[in-house]
Amino acid sequence: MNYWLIKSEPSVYSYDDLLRDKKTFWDGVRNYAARNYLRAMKKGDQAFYYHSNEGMEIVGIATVVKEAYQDPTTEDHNWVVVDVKPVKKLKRPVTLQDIKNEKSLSEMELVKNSRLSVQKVTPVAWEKILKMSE
DNA sequence: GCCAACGTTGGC
DNA sequence: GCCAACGTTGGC
Repeated sequence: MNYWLIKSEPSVYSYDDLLRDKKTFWDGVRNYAARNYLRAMKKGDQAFYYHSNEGMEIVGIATVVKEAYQDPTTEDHNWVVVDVKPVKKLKRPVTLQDIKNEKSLSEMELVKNSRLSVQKVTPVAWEKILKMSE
């Protein structure tokens, strides 16, 4: 199983929106690196749900329920989406600042390449952030 | 709202 | 195939 981090601006689609909808397809990825990650996602993989711009924090966990398929919002075959559903909201959101303050997480793509909208998270970082959310 | 960082595009 | 110009993202 792999771990990921997916970003969304809460004003566009927040974690609460996902909780309300129960499931969504993750669209809007128009970056090749992020696209490749989407394609690598397997059913059952888990992903941190990160709010960019507003909040700037990981607020919840989502899981992949359907692997990459053609993005229904475009004819362009370069782009794919995955279906995700919520797992649970974190007890305490983990902010970007928290992550930056944590030395062992300084290698995260979230810190190093803040613009990438889909990122891979190592199992070690995953556990660490879970702990920080308690 | 600004601007740094990054990715993409297109002229050569 | 290089690289300058441009557009977009996202932290501050």
